[in-house]
Amino acid sequence: MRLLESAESLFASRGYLGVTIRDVAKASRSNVAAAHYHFGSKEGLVMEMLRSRIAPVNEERLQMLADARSKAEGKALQPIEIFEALLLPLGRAATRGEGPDLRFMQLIGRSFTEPALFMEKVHKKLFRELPEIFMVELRRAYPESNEEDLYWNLHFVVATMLGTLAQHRRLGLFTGGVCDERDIKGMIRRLVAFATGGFSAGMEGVMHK
Amino acid sequence: MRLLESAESLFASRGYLGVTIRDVAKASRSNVAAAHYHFGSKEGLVMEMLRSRIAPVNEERLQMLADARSKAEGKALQPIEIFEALLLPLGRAATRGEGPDLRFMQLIGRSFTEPALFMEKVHKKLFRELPEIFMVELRRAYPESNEEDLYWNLHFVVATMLGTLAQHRRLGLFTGGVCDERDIKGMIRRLVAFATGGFSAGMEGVMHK
DNA sequence: CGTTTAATCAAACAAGCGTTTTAAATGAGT
DNA sequence: ACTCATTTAAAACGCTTGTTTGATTAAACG
Repeated sequence: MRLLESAESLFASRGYLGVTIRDVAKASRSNVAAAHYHFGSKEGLVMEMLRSRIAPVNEERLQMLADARSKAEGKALQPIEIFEALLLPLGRAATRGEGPDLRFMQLIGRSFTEPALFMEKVHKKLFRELPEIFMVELRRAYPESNEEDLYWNLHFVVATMLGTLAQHRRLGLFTGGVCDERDIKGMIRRLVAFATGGFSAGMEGVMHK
Repeated sequence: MRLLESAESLFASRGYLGVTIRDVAKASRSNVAAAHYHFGSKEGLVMEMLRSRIAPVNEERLQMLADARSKAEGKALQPIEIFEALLLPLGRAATRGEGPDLRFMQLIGRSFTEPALFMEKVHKKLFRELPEIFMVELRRAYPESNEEDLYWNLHFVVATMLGTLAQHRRLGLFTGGVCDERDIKGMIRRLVAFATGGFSAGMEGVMHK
Protein backbone atom coordinates (compact mmCIF):
# COMPACT_ATOMS: atom_id res chain seq x y z
CA MET A 1 0.00 0.00 0.00
CA ARG A 2 1.60 3.20 -1.20
CA LEU A 3 -0.30 5.30 1.33
CA LEU A 4 1.52 3.64 4.22
CA GLU A 5 4.93 4.19 2.69
CA SER A 6 4.30 7.84 2.06
CA ALA A 7 2.86 8.24 5.53
CA GLU A 8 5.96 6.65 7.03
CA SER A 9 8.34 8.90 5.21
CA LEU A 10 6.43 12.09 5.94
CA PHE A 11 5.66 11.23 9.53
CA ALA A 12 9.31 10.41 10.20
CA SER A 13 10.47 13.78 9.02
CA ARG A 14 7.64 16.04 10.14
CA GLY A 15 5.71 14.31 12.93
CA TYR A 16 2.02 13.67 13.34
CA LEU A 17 0.75 17.21 13.41
CA GLY A 18 3.24 18.30 10.74
CA VAL A 19 1.77 15.93 8.18
CA THR A 20 -1.61 16.36 6.55
CA ILE A 21 -3.47 13.62 4.80
CA ARG A 22 -3.34 15.84 1.75
CA ASP A 23 0.47 15.62 1.89
CA VAL A 24 0.25 11.85 2.15
CA ALA A 25 -2.26 11.64 -0.67
CA LYS A 26 -0.16 13.79 -2.95
CA ALA A 27 3.06 11.88 -2.16
CA SER A 28 1.37 8.56 -2.91
CA ARG A 29 -0.39 9.95 -5.98
CA SER A 30 -3.71 9.16 -4.36
CA ASN A 31 -6.39 11.38 -2.83
CA VAL A 32 -7.68 12.37 0.56
CA ALA A 33 -10.72 10.12 0.47
CA ALA A 34 -8.63 6.98 -0.04
CA ALA A 35 -6.97 7.37 3.34
CA HIS A 36 -10.32 7.56 5.06
CA TYR A 37 -11.73 4.71 3.02
CA HIS A 38 -8.91 2.33 3.96
CA PHE A 39 -8.03 3.48 7.47
CA GLY A 40 -11.06 5.37 8.71
CA SER A 41 -9.14 8.44 9.81
CA LYS A 42 -5.74 10.11 9.90
CA GLU A 43 -5.19 8.52 13.28
CA GLY A 44 -6.03 5.09 11.91
CA LEU A 45 -3.61 5.52 9.03
CA VAL A 46 -0.65 6.51 11.17
CA MET A 47 -1.50 3.92 13.79
CA GLU A 48 -1.46 1.11 11.24
CA MET A 49 1.76 2.42 9.72
CA LEU A 50 3.46 2.41 13.11
CA ARG A 51 2.13 -1.00 14.06
CA SER A 52 3.35 -2.58 10.84
CA ARG A 53 6.86 -1.29 11.48
CA ILE A 54 7.20 -1.62 15.22
CA ALA A 55 5.49 -4.92 15.97
CA PRO A 56 8.06 -7.06 14.10
CA VAL A 57 10.89 -5.39 15.99
CA ASN A 58 9.28 -6.13 19.34
CA GLU A 59 8.66 -9.73 18.34
CA GLU A 60 12.31 -10.14 17.49
CA ARG A 61 13.28 -8.61 20.82
CA LEU A 62 11.22 -11.17 22.68
CA GLN A 63 12.62 -13.93 20.52
CA MET A 64 16.20 -12.89 21.28
CA LEU A 65 15.43 -12.85 24.99
CA ALA A 66 13.86 -16.28 24.77
CA ASP A 67 16.85 -17.66 22.86
CA ALA A 68 19.32 -16.26 25.36
CA ARG A 69 17.26 -17.62 28.22
CA SER A 70 17.14 -21.10 26.80
CA LYS A 71 20.88 -21.00 26.14
CA ALA A 72 21.55 -19.88 29.71
CA GLU A 73 19.82 -23.00 31.07
CA GLY A 74 18.28 -21.41 34.09
CA LYS A 75 21.16 -19.10 34.94
CA ALA A 76 20.67 -15.34 34.88
CA LEU A 77 21.45 -13.55 31.64
CA GLN A 78 24.43 -11.27 31.26
CA PRO A 79 23.37 -7.59 31.20
CA ILE A 80 24.86 -7.20 27.75
CA GLU A 81 22.67 -10.01 26.45
CA ILE A 82 19.61 -8.22 27.76
CA PHE A 83 20.53 -4.93 26.14
CA GLU A 84 21.48 -6.61 22.90
CA ALA A 85 18.00 -8.10 22.80
CA LEU A 86 16.67 -4.57 23.15
CA LEU A 87 18.94 -2.89 20.60
CA LEU A 88 20.09 -5.32 17.92
CA PRO A 89 16.63 -5.88 16.43
CA LEU A 90 16.46 -2.17 15.76
CA GLY A 91 19.66 -2.28 13.77
CA ARG A 92 18.57 -5.35 11.84
CA ALA A 93 15.25 -3.75 10.92
CA ALA A 94 17.08 -0.70 9.64
CA THR A 95 19.61 -2.61 7.54
CA ARG A 96 17.36 -5.21 6.01
CA GLY A 97 17.11 -3.46 2.66
CA GLU A 98 19.98 -2.52 0.43
CA GLY A 99 20.86 0.86 1.90
CA PRO A 100 20.62 1.86 5.56
CA ASP A 101 17.07 2.87 6.39
CA LEU A 102 17.64 6.15 8.20
CA ARG A 103 13.96 6.95 7.94
CA PHE A 104 13.15 3.97 10.12
CA MET A 105 15.54 5.20 12.80
CA GLN A 106 13.87 8.55 12.77
CA LEU A 107 10.43 6.98 12.81
CA ILE A 108 11.04 5.06 16.01
CA GLY A 109 12.54 8.08 17.68
CA ARG A 110 9.66 10.23 16.56
CA SER A 111 7.08 7.79 17.83
CA PHE A 112 8.30 8.39 21.37
CA THR A 113 8.72 12.11 21.32
CA GLU A 114 5.46 13.09 19.73
CA PRO A 115 3.23 15.15 21.94
CA ALA A 116 0.09 14.12 20.14
CA LEU A 117 -2.44 12.53 22.41
CA PHE A 118 -2.97 9.45 20.33
CA MET A 119 0.68 8.51 20.77
CA GLU A 120 -0.30 7.38 24.24
CA LYS A 121 -2.58 4.89 22.58
CA VAL A 122 0.25 3.74 20.36
CA HIS A 123 2.42 2.99 23.36
CA LYS A 124 -0.32 1.21 25.22
CA LYS A 125 -1.00 -0.84 22.13
CA LEU A 126 2.56 -1.68 21.08
CA PHE A 127 4.70 -1.41 24.22
CA ARG A 128 2.39 -2.57 26.97
CA GLU A 129 4.15 -5.75 28.01
CA LEU A 130 7.72 -5.12 26.88
CA PRO A 131 9.16 -3.19 29.86
CA GLU A 132 8.06 -5.75 32.41
CA ILE A 133 9.55 -8.61 30.41
CA PHE A 134 12.92 -6.91 30.34
CA MET A 135 12.63 -6.10 34.02
CA VAL A 136 12.24 -9.79 34.82
CA GLU A 137 15.63 -10.50 33.28
CA LEU A 138 17.29 -7.51 34.90
CA ARG A 139 16.07 -8.57 38.32
CA ARG A 140 17.68 -11.94 37.83
CA ALA A 141 20.90 -10.36 36.56
CA TYR A 142 21.09 -8.01 39.56
CA PRO A 143 19.57 -10.12 42.32
CA GLU A 144 20.68 -7.97 45.26
CA SER A 145 19.54 -4.65 43.81
CA ASN A 146 16.25 -2.91 44.48
CA GLU A 147 13.41 -2.12 42.12
CA GLU A 148 13.93 1.62 42.08
CA ASP A 149 17.57 1.44 40.94
CA LEU A 150 16.72 -1.06 38.23
CA TYR A 151 13.83 1.01 36.92
CA TRP A 152 15.80 4.25 36.88
CA ASN A 153 18.67 2.78 34.95
CA LEU A 154 16.48 0.88 32.52
CA HIS A 155 14.73 4.19 31.99
CA PHE A 156 18.08 5.72 31.11
CA VAL A 157 18.88 2.92 28.69
CA VAL A 158 15.58 3.41 26.91
CA ALA A 159 16.08 7.17 26.94
CA THR A 160 19.53 6.75 25.42
CA MET A 161 18.18 4.51 22.70
CA LEU A 162 15.28 6.77 21.82
CA GLY A 163 17.28 9.95 22.15
CA THR A 164 19.90 8.52 19.83
CA LEU A 165 17.32 7.62 17.24
CA ALA A 166 15.53 10.93 17.53
CA GLN A 167 18.80 12.87 17.32
CA HIS A 168 20.13 10.63 14.61
CA ARG A 169 19.72 13.11 11.81
CA ARG A 170 21.72 15.74 13.65
CA LEU A 171 24.80 13.57 14.12
CA GLY A 172 26.54 14.53 10.91
CA LEU A 173 25.99 18.20 11.52
CA PHE A 174 26.86 17.98 15.18
CA THR A 175 30.19 16.33 14.48
CA GLY A 176 31.10 18.28 11.40
CA GLY A 177 31.06 15.13 9.33
CA VAL A 178 33.41 13.13 11.56
CA CYS A 179 30.73 10.56 12.39
CA ASP A 180 28.76 8.82 9.68
CA GLU A 181 25.09 8.56 10.55
CA ARG A 182 24.60 5.97 7.81
CA ASP A 183 26.74 3.48 9.72
CA ILE A 184 23.84 1.97 11.59
CA LYS A 185 25.62 -1.24 12.53
CA GLY A 186 28.44 0.77 14.05
CA MET A 187 25.97 2.94 15.87
CA ILE A 188 24.16 -0.01 17.40
CA ARG A 189 27.43 -1.63 18.43
CA ARG A 190 28.56 1.56 20.16
CA LEU A 191 25.13 2.01 21.66
CA VAL A 192 25.23 -1.44 23.26
CA ALA A 193 28.59 -0.64 24.84
CA PHE A 194 27.40 2.72 26.09
CA ALA A 195 24.11 1.42 27.48
CA THR A 196 25.66 -1.58 29.19
CA GLY A 197 28.41 0.53 30.73
CA GLY A 198 26.00 3.23 31.80
CA PHE A 199 23.61 0.76 33.36
CA SER A 200 26.22 -1.05 35.39
CA ALA A 201 27.85 2.22 36.46
CA GLY A 202 24.45 3.53 37.47
CA MET A 203 23.71 0.43 39.54
CA GLU A 204 27.09 0.53 41.26
CA GLY A 205 27.14 4.27 41.81
CA VAL A 206 23.91 4.08 43.72
CA MET A 207 24.75 0.96 45.68
CA HIS A 208 27.99 2.44 46.98
CA LYS A 209 26.48 5.50 48.53
CA MET B 1 4.99 38.75 30.67
CA ARG B 2 2.13 36.35 31.14
CA LEU B 3 2.15 35.37 27.47
CA LEU B 4 5.57 33.77 27.81
CA GLU B 5 4.60 31.75 30.86
CA SER B 6 1.49 30.38 29.21
CA ALA B 7 3.44 29.65 26.05
CA GLU B 8 6.02 27.73 28.05
CA SER B 9 3.50 25.57 29.81
CA LEU B 10 1.51 24.81 26.70
CA PHE B 11 4.51 24.26 24.46
CA ALA B 12 6.05 21.88 27.00
CA SER B 13 3.02 19.66 27.06
CA ARG B 14 1.82 19.86 23.45
CA GLY B 15 4.71 20.96 21.25
CA TYR B 16 4.96 23.73 18.72
CA LEU B 17 2.31 22.58 16.27
CA GLY B 18 0.07 21.40 19.07
CA VAL B 19 -0.27 24.86 20.51
CA THR B 20 -2.21 27.69 18.89
CA ILE B 21 -1.78 31.30 19.77
CA ARG B 22 -5.44 31.26 20.68
CA ASP B 23 -4.63 28.68 23.35
CA VAL B 24 -1.83 30.88 24.63
CA ALA B 25 -4.01 33.96 24.56
CA LYS B 26 -6.80 32.27 26.47
CA ALA B 27 -4.44 30.79 29.08
CA SER B 28 -2.86 34.18 29.69
CA ARG B 29 -6.24 35.94 29.63
CA SER B 30 -5.04 38.00 26.69
CA ASN B 31 -5.96 37.88 23.00
CA VAL B 32 -4.51 36.74 19.75
CA ALA B 33 -3.37 40.17 18.60
CA ALA B 34 -1.22 40.74 21.67
CA ALA B 35 1.14 37.92 20.75
CA HIS B 36 1.72 39.40 17.33
CA TYR B 37 2.05 42.88 18.73
CA HIS B 38 4.79 41.89 21.18
CA PHE B 39 6.60 39.12 19.31
CA GLY B 40 5.72 39.58 15.67
CA SER B 41 4.61 36.01 15.09
CA LYS B 42 3.96 32.67 16.72
CA GLU B 43 7.51 31.72 15.87
CA GLY B 44 8.85 34.87 17.51
CA LEU B 45 6.88 34.18 20.66
CA VAL B 46 8.08 30.62 21.11
CA MET B 47 11.62 31.54 20.12
CA GLU B 48 11.83 34.22 22.79
CA MET B 49 10.29 31.91 25.37
CA LEU B 50 12.90 29.25 24.64
CA ARG B 51 15.78 31.71 24.63
CA SER B 52 14.80 33.17 27.97
CA ARG B 53 14.80 29.71 29.55
CA ILE B 54 17.70 28.01 27.81
CA ALA B 55 20.32 30.76 27.62
CA PRO B 56 20.83 31.00 31.41
CA VAL B 57 21.38 27.25 31.63
CA ASN B 58 24.03 27.34 28.93
CA GLU B 59 25.77 30.26 30.60
CA GLU B 60 25.93 28.31 33.83
CA ARG B 61 27.31 25.31 31.97
CA LEU B 62 30.15 27.39 30.58
CA GLN B 63 30.74 28.92 33.99
CA MET B 64 31.03 25.50 35.62
CA LEU B 65 33.50 24.41 32.96
CA ALA B 66 35.54 27.55 33.49
CA ASP B 67 35.54 27.06 37.25
CA ALA B 68 36.65 23.47 36.98
CA ARG B 69 39.36 24.44 34.51
CA SER B 70 40.79 27.12 36.74
CA LYS B 71 40.72 24.73 39.70
CA ALA B 72 42.54 22.09 37.66
CA GLU B 73 45.44 24.47 37.02
CA GLY B 74 46.27 23.32 33.54
CA LYS B 75 45.62 19.63 34.09
CA ALA B 76 42.91 17.87 32.14
CA LEU B 77 39.46 17.72 33.74
CA GLN B 78 37.98 14.50 35.07
CA PRO B 79 35.24 13.17 32.76
CA ILE B 80 32.75 13.39 35.58
CA GLU B 81 33.50 17.09 36.00
CA ILE B 82 32.75 17.65 32.33
CA PHE B 83 29.44 15.85 32.46
CA GLU B 84 28.46 17.54 35.69
CA ALA B 85 28.97 20.87 33.94
CA LEU B 86 26.58 19.63 31.29
CA LEU B 87 23.93 18.20 33.59
CA LEU B 88 23.89 19.93 36.96
CA PRO B 89 22.78 23.33 35.63
CA LEU B 90 19.69 21.61 34.27
CA GLY B 91 18.80 20.31 37.70
CA ARG B 92 19.44 23.66 39.34
CA ALA B 93 17.24 25.48 36.84
CA ALA B 94 14.44 23.02 37.53
CA THR B 95 14.64 23.23 41.33
CA ARG B 96 15.10 26.96 41.72
CA GLY B 97 11.48 27.61 42.69
CA GLU B 98 9.65 26.00 45.56
CA GLY B 99 8.40 22.85 43.87
CA PRO B 100 10.25 20.85 41.21
CA ASP B 101 9.67 22.40 37.81
CA LEU B 102 8.73 19.37 35.78
CA ARG B 103 7.52 21.60 32.98
CA PHE B 104 11.01 22.90 32.46
CA MET B 105 12.36 19.37 32.10
CA GLN B 106 9.76 18.63 29.48
CA LEU B 107 10.42 21.92 27.75
CA ILE B 108 14.10 21.20 27.18
CA GLY B 109 13.36 17.70 25.99
CA ARG B 110 10.69 18.98 23.68
CA SER B 111 12.93 21.62 22.19
CA PHE B 112 15.15 18.89 20.79
CA THR B 113 12.58 16.49 19.51
CA GLU B 114 10.29 18.88 17.73
CA PRO B 115 10.06 18.30 14.02
CA ALA B 116 9.13 21.87 13.28
CA LEU B 117 11.49 23.55 10.88
CA PHE B 118 12.12 26.58 13.01
CA MET B 119 13.59 24.40 15.74
CA GLU B 120 16.67 24.21 13.57
CA LYS B 121 16.97 27.94 13.96
CA VAL B 122 16.60 27.59 17.72
CA HIS B 123 19.52 25.20 17.88
CA LYS B 124 21.69 27.32 15.66
CA LYS B 125 20.88 30.30 17.82
CA LEU B 126 21.22 28.74 21.28
CA PHE B 127 23.53 25.74 20.89
CA ARG B 128 25.96 26.83 18.23
CA GLU B 129 29.15 26.94 20.24
CA LEU B 130 28.39 24.60 23.13
CA PRO B 131 29.33 21.20 21.63
CA GLU B 132 32.78 22.32 20.54
CA ILE B 133 33.57 23.77 23.95
CA PHE B 134 32.78 20.48 25.61
CA MET B 135 34.78 18.61 22.98
CA VAL B 136 37.86 20.64 23.86
CA GLU B 137 37.71 19.33 27.41
CA LEU B 138 36.99 15.77 26.38
CA ARG B 139 39.97 15.74 24.03
CA ARG B 140 42.20 16.74 26.92
CA ALA B 141 40.61 14.15 29.22
CA TYR B 142 41.11 11.38 26.63
CA PRO B 143 44.33 12.45 24.93
CA GLU B 144 45.03 9.17 23.13
CA SER B 145 41.56 8.71 21.69
CA ASN B 146 40.35 9.73 18.25
CA GLU B 147 37.77 12.29 17.24
CA GLU B 148 35.20 9.81 16.02
CA ASP B 149 35.01 7.87 19.27
CA LEU B 150 34.74 11.06 21.29
CA TYR B 151 31.99 12.47 19.10
CA TRP B 152 29.97 9.28 19.09
CA ASN B 153 30.01 8.94 22.85
CA LEU B 154 29.34 12.60 23.50
CA HIS B 155 26.43 12.19 21.13
CA PHE B 156 25.17 9.35 23.31
CA VAL B 157 25.53 11.44 26.46
CA VAL B 158 23.50 14.24 24.93
CA ALA B 159 20.96 11.75 23.63
CA THR B 160 20.64 10.23 27.10
CA MET B 161 20.13 13.63 28.65
CA LEU B 162 17.53 14.75 26.13
CA GLY B 163 15.81 11.40 25.97
CA THR B 164 15.52 11.38 29.74
CA LEU B 165 14.00 14.84 29.79
CA ALA B 166 11.64 14.08 26.92
CA GLN B 167 10.56 10.79 28.50
CA HIS B 168 10.41 12.29 31.93
CA ARG B 169 6.65 12.40 32.15
CA ARG B 170 6.37 8.71 31.37
CA LEU B 171 8.62 7.58 34.20
CA GLY B 172 5.92 7.22 36.83
CA LEU B 173 3.70 5.24 34.49
CA PHE B 174 6.55 3.17 33.14
CA THR B 175 7.67 2.08 36.61
CA GLY B 176 4.24 1.68 38.11
CA GLY B 177 4.97 4.41 40.63
CA VAL B 178 8.25 2.91 41.88
CA CYS B 179 10.29 5.89 40.65
CA ASP B 180 9.32 9.43 41.56
CA GLU B 181 9.64 11.77 38.60
CA ARG B 182 9.48 14.77 40.92
CA ASP B 183 12.84 13.84 42.43
CA ILE B 184 14.83 15.94 40.01
CA LYS B 185 17.98 16.10 42.11
CA GLY B 186 18.00 12.33 42.35
CA MET B 187 17.44 12.03 38.64
CA ILE B 188 20.33 14.30 37.80
CA ARG B 189 22.63 12.49 40.23
CA ARG B 190 21.76 9.16 38.66
CA LEU B 191 22.05 10.63 35.20
CA VAL B 192 25.59 11.83 35.87
CA ALA B 193 26.59 8.35 37.00
CA PHE B 194 24.96 6.72 33.99
CA ALA B 195 26.41 9.15 31.46
CA THR B 196 29.92 9.03 32.89
CA GLY B 197 29.89 5.24 33.04
CA GLY B 198 28.44 4.93 29.57
CA PHE B 199 30.94 7.32 28.09
CA SER B 200 33.98 5.65 29.56
CA ALA B 201 32.66 2.18 28.68
CA GLY B 202 32.02 3.38 25.15
CA MET B 203 35.53 4.76 24.81
CA GLU B 204 37.12 1.60 26.18
CA GLY B 205 34.91 -0.79 24.30
CA VAL B 206 35.96 0.74 21.03
CA MET B 207 39.62 1.08 21.88
CA HIS B 208 39.96 -2.60 22.78
CA LYS B 209 38.69 -4.00 19.54
C1' DC C 1 -4.54 69.58 31.37
C1' DG C 2 -3.80 67.91 26.37
C1' DT C 3 -1.22 65.26 23.29
C1' DT C 4 1.30 61.60 21.82
C1' DT C 5 2.77 56.96 22.33
C1' DA C 6 1.88 52.29 23.78
C1' DA C 7 -1.09 48.53 24.61
C1' DT C 8 -5.47 46.00 24.23
C1' DC C 9 -9.38 44.11 21.99
C1' DA C 10 -13.04 42.27 18.84
C1' DA C 11 -13.75 41.32 14.29
C1' DA C 12 -12.50 39.81 9.89
C1' DC C 13 -9.29 37.51 6.40
C1' DA C 14 -7.56 33.98 3.44
C1' DA C 15 -5.71 29.53 3.74
C1' DG C 16 -5.59 24.93 5.22
C1' DC C 17 -7.40 21.24 8.12
C1' DG C 18 -9.92 16.36 8.79
C1' DT C 19 -13.87 14.48 7.26
C1' DT C 20 -18.11 13.45 4.45
C1' DT C 21 -20.81 13.10 0.45
C1' DT C 22 -21.79 11.81 -4.04
C1' DA C 23 -20.68 9.89 -8.16
C1' DA C 24 -17.76 7.55 -11.46
C1' DA C 25 -14.60 3.87 -12.54
C1' DT C 26 -12.98 -0.83 -11.82
C1' DG C 27 -13.05 -5.81 -11.66
C1' DA C 28 -14.54 -10.48 -10.47
C1' DG C 29 -18.01 -14.08 -10.71
C1' DT C 30 -21.89 -15.89 -13.16
C1' DA D 1 -22.58 -8.96 -21.06
C1' DC D 2 -24.52 -8.00 -16.79
C1' DT D 3 -24.39 -7.56 -11.80
C1' DC D 4 -22.82 -6.10 -7.68
C1' DA D 5 -19.33 -5.06 -4.40
C1' DT D 6 -14.97 -2.69 -4.12
C1' DT D 7 -12.06 1.07 -4.97
C1' DT D 8 -10.95 5.78 -6.68
C1' DA D 9 -11.97 10.62 -7.59
C1' DA D 10 -13.72 15.37 -7.08
C1' DA D 11 -16.15 18.58 -4.62
C1' DA D 12 -17.96 20.47 -0.71
C1' DC D 13 -18.61 21.08 4.52
C1' DG D 14 -17.71 23.05 8.85
C1' DC D 15 -14.07 24.38 11.57
C1' DT D 16 -9.53 26.12 13.01
C1' DT D 17 -5.26 28.22 11.82
C1' DG D 18 -1.79 32.47 11.82
C1' DT D 19 -2.14 36.98 10.71
C1' DT D 20 -4.06 41.70 9.92
C1' DT D 21 -7.08 45.60 10.53
C1' DG D 22 -9.14 49.42 12.73
C1' DA D 23 -11.00 51.20 16.74
C1' DT D 24 -10.66 51.85 21.68
C1' DT D 25 -8.39 52.25 26.12
C1' DA D 26 -4.26 53.15 29.12
C1' DA D 27 0.13 55.34 30.03
C1' DA D 28 3.64 58.76 29.62
C1' DC D 29 5.15 63.28 29.40
C1' DG D 30 5.70 68.29 28.82
